[in-house]
Parts: sequence; C-alpha cells; structure tokens
Amino acid sequence: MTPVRVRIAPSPTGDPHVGTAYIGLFNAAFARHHGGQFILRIEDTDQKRSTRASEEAIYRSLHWVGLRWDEGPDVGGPCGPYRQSERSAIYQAHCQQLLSNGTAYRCFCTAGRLDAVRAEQRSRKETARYDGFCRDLDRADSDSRASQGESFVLRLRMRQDGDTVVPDALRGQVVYDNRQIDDQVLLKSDGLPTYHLANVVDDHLMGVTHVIRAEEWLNSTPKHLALYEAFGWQPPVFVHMPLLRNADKSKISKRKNPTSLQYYERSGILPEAMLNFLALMGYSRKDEAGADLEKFSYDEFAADLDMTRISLGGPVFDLEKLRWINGLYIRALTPAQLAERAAQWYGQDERAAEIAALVQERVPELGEYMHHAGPFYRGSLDYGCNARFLLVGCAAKKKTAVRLSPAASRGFFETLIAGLEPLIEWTAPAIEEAIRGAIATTPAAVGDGMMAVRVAVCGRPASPPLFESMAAIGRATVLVRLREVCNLLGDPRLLQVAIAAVRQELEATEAALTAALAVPTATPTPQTAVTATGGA
RNA sequence: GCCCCGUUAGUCUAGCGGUCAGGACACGGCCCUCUCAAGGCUGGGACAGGAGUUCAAUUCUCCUACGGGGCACCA
Repeated sequence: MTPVRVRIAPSPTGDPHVGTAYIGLFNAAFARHHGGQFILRIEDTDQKRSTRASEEAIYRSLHWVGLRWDEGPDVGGPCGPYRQSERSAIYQAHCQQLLSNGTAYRCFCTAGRLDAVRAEQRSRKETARYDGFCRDLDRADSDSRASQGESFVLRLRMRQDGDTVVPDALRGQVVYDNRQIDDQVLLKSDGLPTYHLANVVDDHLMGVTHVIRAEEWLNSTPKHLALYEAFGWQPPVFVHMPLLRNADKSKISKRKNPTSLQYYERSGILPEAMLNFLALMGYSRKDEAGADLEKFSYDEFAADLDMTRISLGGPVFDLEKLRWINGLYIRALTPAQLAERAAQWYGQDERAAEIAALVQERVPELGEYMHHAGPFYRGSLDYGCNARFLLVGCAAKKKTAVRLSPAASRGFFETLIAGLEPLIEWTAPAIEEAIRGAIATTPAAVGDGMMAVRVAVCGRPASPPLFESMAAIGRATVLVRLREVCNLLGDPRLLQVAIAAVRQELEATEAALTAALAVPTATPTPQTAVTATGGA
C-alpha cells in the first residue's frame, strides 16, 4: 500500500485564514493517523494578489496553532519547489503535452469578447460558459498566431457528451453532465497556470494520495478528473469538507466574523483550544458513557480520526463555544503554568516593546500598565457607555459640532475600512492618511472623526497616539473592531440595549444612595465614625 | 438562470429501521458562595414538509421547501 500523502495549498493573499487551519488540521491529522506525510504548498499563481508577507504570516499562524508539515517551501522536501511561482517550467512542459495530445487548445479570445458572450448567455438564462469559439481552430494556424506573439490562453478541451462521476469519500458518486462543464483556462496569458492545472500537476508530482479540501471545490472536480485523464494519471481520493459558516449560514467571511488566525492569537485564544474547537466542526467523539466528548488533544483526535464520520451540514463558527473551550483549557492548566503562559503571551509578544513605548508616558505606576496596554491585547471590545463616541461628532463639546446620524457614522466607518483594508504597509503614516481620507468624505471635523475612530479601536476616549496604536494593534484586530462597530451602528437597537444597561446601573446606584441618605439615624453617625478612626 | 451539495433545538453534534431522540454551548431556575467566575443539580427547546417502501421510519427512496456552494485569464 502506498503511503498516505496529503497537502494544503493556501494562497498567500491577505491574512492567514481560520479555514486554512481547519482544512490543515484534518489533513495533518489524517496523515498522522495513517503514518503518512503532510505537505504545505504555496499557491501563488495569482501574481496580482500574492505577497511574500502573507506567505510568512501563513507559516507563523499555522505554527502558532500547532500544525507542522513534513514538506513545504520553508522546510524543503523531495518534491520541491513547493511554491507554485517557482514551478512555471513544469507547468509549461505539461501544457505542451496536453497541446500535442489534443486535450488542450489555444484560445485567442479577448476579455471583451468573453464578457459579451457571458452577458448574452445570461440574458438567455443559460449557464455562462465559454462558447468554444477557438475550440476547433486549425492547429497550424494556432501555432503560427502564437509564434507571431498573439496573446492567448490554453483551455482544456472538455468532452461534450456523457457524464463525469466524481467519487467523493463523504458523498458517494456525484454525477455531472459534461455539457455543464466549461473549457477551463489552464494557462493564463501571463504564462502562469490557473489553480486547476497547477493543483493537478503538483498533486500528481508530489504523490498526493488524498485531496482533502473545502466543499467549494467540489464543482470543479470534474475538470480536475478530466485533467488526470488527459495526462493518463491515477486521480487521488477526494474528500470535500463542509464549509465553515457565519451565524447566518453563509460561507465564513471577514465581514461577518473574525477570520484571521492572528486575531485569535492576539485575543488570547490558546492554540490547543483553537484546534480542539476546529475539530468539533463536523466531527465528534464519544466517551465511555456514550456522551459527546468535547475536549480532546490533537494527538487523541488524530488517533481517533475517521474521515467517513464527518458530518456534512455546514458548521457555524460559534465564538461563544470557542471561548468556552478556551476556558476549559485555561482551567486545566496549573496556576504556575497559567502564570507562565499569560506572561509569555503578553510579555514575549513581538509587539511588547512597541506597546510599552506607546503607554509609557501614561503609566505612573506599573500597576496601571495593563490598564493602558489592555486594548492592545484584546480581540473584540465592549464599548459600554463609551458607545456614544462612536457616533461621529455627537459627543463633541462644541455646540457647533457637526453630528452624524448612526447611519452616516456607519457609512464613515465603512469607507474607513475600505481605505484601511488594501494598505500595503500597515504603518502609522499610511493609517493616518486613510483616516484623514475617510473623514474628508464627511462634513465632520477632523478631531471628531478621530475621536470616533479612537473609541472604535481602543474602546475609550483616552488612548496613546491613535495611528501608532492602530499600527501596534494590528490590521486583523483593527478591522474586526471596526466591522463590529459598523454592525452596532447598523442596528440602533443594539445601542438602545447598551443605553438601557447604563441607565439601569445609574438608577440602581442613585436609588441605593437615596435610600442610604434618607435614613441617617439608622446607622452610626459619620461624625462618630470619623472620630473613632481619626483617633486610632 | 443553470449545476452540485446539504437539512436533528438559537448553535455544535450523537443516531446508521423498533431509542423515554443522547451529549455540549447558549438560555431559565435552584444549590454552593464575601463578589464574580468556576462547579453541581435542574428546566424549556429539535428529527423542514409531503408521498412511498416496510409490521415499523429521524434513519431507505422520490418530490417540494429552505439553506449553502459553484458557474473568472481568483484561489
């Protein structure tokens, strides 16, 4: 029996995603279970969006959560290179093979024509797909046009009749009508492969036996199968995992959920708790009594793992339960271990010195250190009565201040997010520019806009310098907080609830005070008390 | 619009023809308690709907509804 080899193939665009850890966990555990290997491959064929910084962040976050791989760009291995941008020659050679055996053809269609075709198909309510315009071009003609430097892509020649059956380890046989399947682009006009080509070629060359990936890939599997056939290769076993979901059941997204692993690391989720929680998404274990087992280690999980027992309903990523499991792990530590872990978590954080520099001036005694540094080490914030500052200008002292409605304030935060999100460099000057830009789109005063951002990001109206603070808090966490503020402002009822809570608190205090002052004779007089202590 | 996947309480799940439909998060109550947590006990809450197969369907089949995903020179 051939050894099990599995892989994850994240693309280095943006923050390391919780879904990558999820799929990584099941792949790694599966490999461990069967004594096989787990490979990390970087899918950076999208030149426009891939960055080296993101790639590094993926290594970091995956390591943080406790995943280790046997082969990868950073650790090497016998099937390298493990970065697809470094494998162009391999893909080119394989394309040549497909071109000569006729399973692929050059397509010279322009983007404009393709758009027009798609628009036309949509207006006729058909499945949008390539119309085959270049499918039957004469080969010699195609060769000469290519050699004259005309721009082209390479497309897979899909069979136009019959069905393709995708054997999925969890779903059985999934049948597709071949006429539904597009002539997929394999090689882009920049000469780089698309995911579909690179993925098949690499999986084969790297000896991957089981492809465990997210369900969103299920529909493109027929294309992959066609490629395996075109190359004359044996396809791997396919396992399509359910997609992690937002509370509204849509595919998990950063708009509706913190998806960055960095966010969880910084808000103090323990990596072992994160893995445990992720394992519970679609998988369950039982104790001797037959009750569901909620807490188990990665090793136990890997030993137990049976992929056929994965449940397919899309699991909602429930932060409440994550926090509960995290608490379970925290309580399982000895006090000494917890002290050690906590100190390590905030003291050896790579931003420790940066944060210290920011709060230094505001700390008269070390005891107040965490009060000021706290917001740098948290995930979501609780605004309480400071929520009023989130309404741009509304808490301003100047009578003439421009005051924005909740909706307008929300609009402001949305444009701010849009300005912050694409920043290449997450630095104070870049952040400042984005903030000033966003404020400029509103009639509010600069200072009032800044105050709203300060409270949104730091949770209170007093903080170290805003831009530097935001730089230190980090992009992932800043964006999560801003999105939560948008949600808050988007639903005024949430604000009402907050206001009601504050009012209740105040009224209770007032009532207690009034009651106490109304019965001065029932207690020893203040006079006596003062004298007594004063004389001691 | 077309194609594919899914459907047990608000959420994560067990179940693989006969179960009082089990566990967990969250929620309510009680206990413990200097507070808050934690912990213990306890309560409410689910098989999407309809046909069929069967002595018997949550479980098998089909239809409907609902949810999700895909339909790019993004992965």
